[in-house]
This record gives sequence, structure tokens and C-alpha cells, in this order.
Amino acid sequence: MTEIPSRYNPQETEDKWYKFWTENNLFSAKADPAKKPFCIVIPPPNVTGILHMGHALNNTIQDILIRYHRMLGESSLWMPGTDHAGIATQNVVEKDIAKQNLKRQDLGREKFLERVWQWRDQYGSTIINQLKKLGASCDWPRLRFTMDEDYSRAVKEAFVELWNDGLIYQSDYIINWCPRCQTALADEEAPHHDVEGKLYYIRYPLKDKILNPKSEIRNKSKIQNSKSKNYIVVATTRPETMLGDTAVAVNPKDKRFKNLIGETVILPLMNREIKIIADQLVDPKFGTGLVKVTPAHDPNDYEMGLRHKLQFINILHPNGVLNENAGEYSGMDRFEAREAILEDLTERKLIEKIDDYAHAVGHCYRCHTVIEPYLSKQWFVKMKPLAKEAIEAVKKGKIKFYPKRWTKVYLNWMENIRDWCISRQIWWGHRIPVWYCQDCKNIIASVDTPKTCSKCNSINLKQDEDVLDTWFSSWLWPFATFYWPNKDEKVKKELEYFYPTNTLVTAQEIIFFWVARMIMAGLYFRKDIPFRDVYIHGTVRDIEGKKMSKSLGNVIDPLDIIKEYGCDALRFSLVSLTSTGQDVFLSKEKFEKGRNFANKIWNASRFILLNLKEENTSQDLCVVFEKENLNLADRWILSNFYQMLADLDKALANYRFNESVNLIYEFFWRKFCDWYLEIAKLNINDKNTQIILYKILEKSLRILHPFMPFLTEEVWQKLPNVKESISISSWPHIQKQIIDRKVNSQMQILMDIITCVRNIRSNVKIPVNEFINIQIQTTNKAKAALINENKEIIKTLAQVKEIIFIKDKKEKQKGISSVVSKDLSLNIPLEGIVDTQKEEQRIKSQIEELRAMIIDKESRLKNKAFLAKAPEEVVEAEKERVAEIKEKIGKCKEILRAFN
RNA sequence: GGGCGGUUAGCUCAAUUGGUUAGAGCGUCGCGUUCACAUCGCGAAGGUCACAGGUUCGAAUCCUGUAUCGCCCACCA
Repeated sequence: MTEIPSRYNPQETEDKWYKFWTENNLFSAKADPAKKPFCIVIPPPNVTGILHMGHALNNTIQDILIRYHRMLGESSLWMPGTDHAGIATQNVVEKDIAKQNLKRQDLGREKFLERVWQWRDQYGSTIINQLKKLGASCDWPRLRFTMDEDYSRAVKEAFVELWNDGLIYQSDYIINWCPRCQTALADEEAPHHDVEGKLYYIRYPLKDKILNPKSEIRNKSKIQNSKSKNYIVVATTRPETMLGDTAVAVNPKDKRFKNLIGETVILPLMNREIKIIADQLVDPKFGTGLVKVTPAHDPNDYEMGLRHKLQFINILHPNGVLNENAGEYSGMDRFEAREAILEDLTERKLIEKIDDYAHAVGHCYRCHTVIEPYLSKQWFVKMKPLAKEAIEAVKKGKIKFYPKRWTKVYLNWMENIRDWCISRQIWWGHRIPVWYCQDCKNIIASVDTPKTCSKCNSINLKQDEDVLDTWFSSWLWPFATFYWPNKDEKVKKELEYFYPTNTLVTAQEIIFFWVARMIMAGLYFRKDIPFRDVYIHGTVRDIEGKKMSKSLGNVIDPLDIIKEYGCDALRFSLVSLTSTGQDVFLSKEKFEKGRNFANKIWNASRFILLNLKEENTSQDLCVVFEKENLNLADRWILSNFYQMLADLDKALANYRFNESVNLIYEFFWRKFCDWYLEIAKLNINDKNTQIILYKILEKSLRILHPFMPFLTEEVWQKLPNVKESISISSWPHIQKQIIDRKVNSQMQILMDIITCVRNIRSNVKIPVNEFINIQIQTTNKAKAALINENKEIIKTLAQVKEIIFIKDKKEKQKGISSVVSKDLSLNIPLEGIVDTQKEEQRIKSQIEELRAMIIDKESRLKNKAFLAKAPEEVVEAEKERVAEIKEKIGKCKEILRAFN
């Protein structure tokens, strides 16, 4: 055997094996009718992306599933790709050119896009290379990009199909506008965050009141019944929007203001006359019950504006600077204007009061700038018709969420869905495939660039300037990555083979953006669901529960962890921390568990390989199991392996990854290493021992492989008789006939004796290297025989010189005794003075514990209802237990007496 | 304003459909370098399962309420 270092060194193995896998095309999957398909499409990371812990968790889970199914013999395809990420990427490149004091407008559309493509060519593969470091077994030659030519065609096809079906329309509407990115955003892209703001109460003078102080308004208005008041008060959080006010509204049922309806107020600062209108949208309980109406800058006000045919005054430039409609404030930034306006209002004594007010404000999900509701012409997708089937598919269970609770979140969103604003005023993205005839105003939506107007044959056509929302391309991902709608037979067959895909693995943040929309797109364009299962994992957070982010400086970089602990350690630890859907709280130390386990596997392998004779490695385990006389430990470890395997398959089928990892850990470390390997040392050259050591190791490596791919390949390649990569080896089959419960209880007897002896030794401080005699007293002949057969195990593992069976108390030598079970006790003869205090204490507390149990159980057994209603097995078990405990207590007392 | 999740050992988390004595890792304490592994081994200590009711023969687990932390959604200015 060649030298094997005593520490596992991930740095030396990882890149080597990754190269080996890809060079041999081991991750490539074909549409093979003889095999079952298994397919996952990767949530395409942004081309601007850098691998963070969220990616690490997300992709580790996918890789586990993919590798597992590959080993199950399925045609297991992991479709890789990246997303052009319109706004995010454009922002990055804009920042880049800003270093040269350039704006994108300085370059012009074409030149700017060239720069973006250059940037992509240079940095776009960063995240892909990082995924490779993670061990991701994607079918890399299939790598897709949402701006690829074929993919772009799919996007246009999708647009035109929806347009032809009347599901896309263009409209003036209040949308979320990011003044920094200078684009419209979808509702999902403008999440609300609480902001500590102010609620400003502003006085608007009443025109009539000024002209006619005797007006009846004075006395009927409750909150403004002061004689001197010739104004009304409105409340707002955004005072600068008052410049665009074209009405004030009250609730028609609000008695206080009944007589105000129809009156005119003078809009301060602008000196515009605006009417007081009645609209049910107004909540009488909020603020003063009087609402300023700014139809161009608030969604509610917009609706009121339509209803009451108000004027729509846009006061903002796209960059958030006030425009010519803002009077003397034009040219100021919106927040600057707010201050100026407040100052002027204060000066004119028009501020009634200012309250602190925490409220939720929309923020741009890309740059976190406060968004403005903004009236503009945009493109929308009608969502209700698409949502209908998407709701059905989930309700009928065609698509299942894991964990289940996300179903409700999904349905709730779907059922309240609103139309989707898909146009973006940026340059990087899929340009909207719509042309406007400059002559007859005809609108043409077309996949290919039209040459003439379909109505008037004019050649004077102009394409829409906007691009599509990035998510308008990603919602096609599960089928556009298979070159949909390409009609070529070969290409179509692939799509038909792998679609619907099996599992989508993603984080909760993206359910609305992506998951929900993919379901709609799949059902609409493909008439079939895009995937069957959706596994939602938790969010990775730091140890304080905060989301990891660069700005918080609490990031743990997965690549650093890979360097320091190894990729397998990273994967193992991450997965062992994710119980279904719970957020993962990380700290660096948590990766030690994975590193230590990797080292344990390494060393157990090292031990076996150093002791293995090659001729013993080609035996079939099942044949050996049936033909040979296996000893107890052999049968025990085999039974445990297959029991664990059965549990593991079940856990994986239910996406219980942490349970999977724990099962393997428990088996390999706590059973195989702690017990079996130690026992195997007794007869390491025995043929059966050799075969079992080899087989358990070899099978353990296989089941470990999806979780820890590099280490397992490295060890696997050191096994004799191994030719191919472990990544394409087959997953072990369950052998039910080998699972044997009786073997477990027999082995437990030995383990209990050994633990008991070790315990006493520790308590009375018998030196580890001192071999002692033990006396065993048992009435159970089977147990005695079992112990006798396996006495070497006890001797070695408990440092015992001789095991002496005794029949009664008289034979017992002076020493320390202990009760192992009701019919078995042991005694360690001790000469001279030893410190027995601790041991005595141990027995005493043991008795106390047992007594407490008896009290509990006896009261239960006295309960008639329990006897009548509990299942018979439970009652019987309790009775047996009581008898057993009683016997044990008796023995313990006996021992205690011997101390005195 | 709705919805969801958490609250279990000093710390971080498990506990599948209610059923023996609620588990693990880290940390703590004691012993140990006998050659697979000190990234280790052996032994031990440590829990009124947030709180209060209820259902049940039986509850960490089911129901109701409370407290507390966190997340998501929502056009109340």
C-alpha cells in the first residue's frame, strides 16, 4: 500500500477530481428512453454574481439530488446557466464607466451595450467557476444565458404569443419608479420597508371662506369650527407631492365634511384652485379625513383622478428632480424640495403640526432607493387568466411545495395577483419586440424585425425603446433552456424527455418573482407544469439572525471556507444545518463539524486500506452473508447499514437533507468507527472481517458521495478493483434480509457490559493500561452463552483480563459491582483501598432515577382509563418495564449494602 | 391590518404520523498519546421542552390564549 497521510487534505484533491469528472463527461445527460429522466434547472445566478452562502446552500442541495439520481441510474440532468439580470448588470457597468466620468448616455445605446457584453465576457464566468469549486455536477456544455440568441428568440416568441392572445397591453398607469435606476419596476421589485417618517398636517385655504366669511361651512364642520379658521387641513407623508395636487377628497359618508364637497380650496405655493371631491376611497379615520389628491403620483389618487376626471400633473423628471410643473421648486431634487416646501409652508403658517409616523415605503430591490409612484406609459401582462391554471395545478397537487406551508403563500399571492409591468427603461435586456408605424400609428408585435407596416405598408417603423423585465425571460427557463420553441425533431425530443422537470430548489425570496411565474409560463406556453416539486430552503443568516450582506460586513465567504476547511466540509455542515425550510444561522466554527467528519472518514478508510488484502475485495456481500458464518459484530454492522440505508432513501425522497446527513454520520462514526472497527481489530486478517470492512467502506463512500463528492472520490480511487468514478457508480440496494433486530439487542448486551466496565473504571480511577478481571452473574443462559462467545470483544474493548462467571453472591469477591440489566450484573474485584465514593454515589442516583420511573409508571398502571383505552402493547410494555425496574432496584440496593 | 415561522441542555440546533428514560454538535469537567484518526478516544455533568389553559388513558408534538423574537404580504394619504 502506498503512503496515506493521516490527515485529509482537500486542497490536493478537489481540483484534480473536478477536472477528471468534466474531462470524462461524467455529468452529461442524454435523452435516453431506456432510463428515467431526472432534471433540475438551476436558478440562474446573475452574470454579475459572486458566490455567497445562499448560492452554496442552494446549489449543494441541487447537487445532492442530481448526484443521488445519477447513481440511481436515472438520466440525471442539471441544466446550468446564468441570467443577464438587466438592472443589476446595467448598474454594475454604469458604475464601471463612471470611473471614466462617463454616463451611458454619453456612449449611446449601441456602444454602451457593447461595453456590457465585454464586461460579461470578462466577468460573466466568475460565478460559474465558483460553482465548479463547490463541486456542482452540472452538464456544463449545455450552459445557457438568457441573452443567447436562441433564448432571446424564445423571449420574443413568448411576447408575441401573449400579444396575439390579447394578454399583453400598453397603458398609462401609476407604476413603481426608481429615480436612481430610472426605470419602472414591477410591484415585487419594490418591496416595502418600514421607515421612520413624519406625517405633515398642512393647511389649505378655502376660497369661499375667504370670499364669504359668513359661509355656513364654518359652523357645520366639527373639527374646523373655530371662527378664525378659513382653511382645511390635509395630512401627508410626502409634502412635495402637493405641487401636483388637483383635488382634495373626503369620504361621501363623512358627515363632518358634507358641506365641503364641491367647495374650492387654494393650493398653497402653487395658488391653484382645486375642488373638494367625495370619494369612498378616503378613510375618515385616518389623518384629518381630508386627503390631498395627486393623481400623477399616487395609485389611489390616480384612480380618483380617473373617476372624477381630474387633471394629472406630473411634477417629476425621471431622475427624481422636480420638473417645470413644480413652479419655483423646479430643478430641486425631490427630498431637497420637500425641505424647501416645508420651510415655505412654515413661514406662511400653513403647517398645522408634524407627527412622527412609521410607515412602509417602497424601495428599489436593486439599489434600495425610495421609489416614486409615477404615471407613465408601460407594457403589462394580464395575469388573472394565467394565474387560473397555475392555481389549479397546485391545488390539485400536480405541483407540491416542500415544506407544505409555502403552498398557502403561493396561492394567496396568485389569487390576489395584479397585472405585471414588464417594460423597463434601461438598455441591457431583451428589447420589446414592438414597432410603431410612424405613418398610421399601427402597432406591430413581431419576432422578426418587420420591414413594412402590416396596415399601410409604410417602411417608416420605429422599435419600442424599452426592454423587458429580466423575469420575463427567466419565467421561460425550464423550457427555453431546451431551445423552445425550436421545431427540430431532435431538439423537441430532448424537451419532451426532460420536461416537466422534477424538482426546483430555491429560496423563499424568489417564490413570486420566479417560481410562480414559471408555473404560469409553463402551463401557458407548454400546456404542462414546469416541475413537480418545489423545495424551498431557508435563508442563510449570520449568527445574530441578520441576512448576510456586504454592507453589513457579516459575510462568510464560501470560497474562504472551502480553502480553510474543504469543500466537502462546507457542503456537509451546510446541509446538516438545514432542517426543512428553517433559516440557517452560520458562524465559521460550524464548519468544523464537516471538516472533522471528513477527516474521520479519511482515517477510517486509511486504516482499512492499510490492513486490506486485495484478494478479499471482490466477494459479493450477499453471498458471504448467506454462506459464511458471520459473527455477531459482522451481522450487527451489516444490519445497521441496511437499516440506515432504508431510512436514508426515505429521508431523501422527502427532501429531509439534514436528517440524511445525520443518519450517515451516526452510522459511520458512532457505529462503524466507534464499535465495529475496534472490534475488527481483534481479527483483522479474518476473511469475513476483511470482506465486511471493505464492503461497508465501499458502500458508505457511495452513499456519502452526493454529500461529500471530493473526499469520497479520492478514497474510492484508492480502493482495489475500482475502475470508474464513484460519481457514476450505483447507489446501494437495500437488502431487507440482512436487517435483523435481534442482532441489535444481542449486540446491545455486549455494548452495555463494556460501557458499564468503562464507567466503573473511570469512576474508581483504574489506570487505562491495567487489565482487570470481571465477574459476571446472570440467570439468563442465552446471555451467558452470548458473552462467552464474544468474550474477546469485551476483553479488548474494556481492558479485561478474565471474565469469570459466578452463580451466586458467595462467589463474589470484594470489589465494585454494578447492575447492567435485570438479569445481569457484574463485579470488578479490587484489592486494597480504592476511592469508592463516586461509585457509591452513582448507584444511589441510579436508584433514585429508577424509583421516579416506577412511581410514574405505577400511577399510570393504576389508571383504569389507561388500561381500558391504551393499546395493549403499550400497557404490556409498561408492565414489563415496571417488573424490570423493580428487579434492577433490588440489585442496586444489594450492591449498595456491600459498600457498608 | 393580515399571514407565516421560531421559542427544547451554557451555545447552535434535532426530535418523521401523540406512546419506553427528549437527542446531536460545540462548550464544560475527569482520564488518556496502546501506531486509522488529538480535526482523536473513553467516562461524566447539564433540560419544569417560553408561559397559561384545554383535548387525550397519555402532549415538546394537537387546540385556544398570552409573551417574545424574526420574516413575508397589504394602495390607508
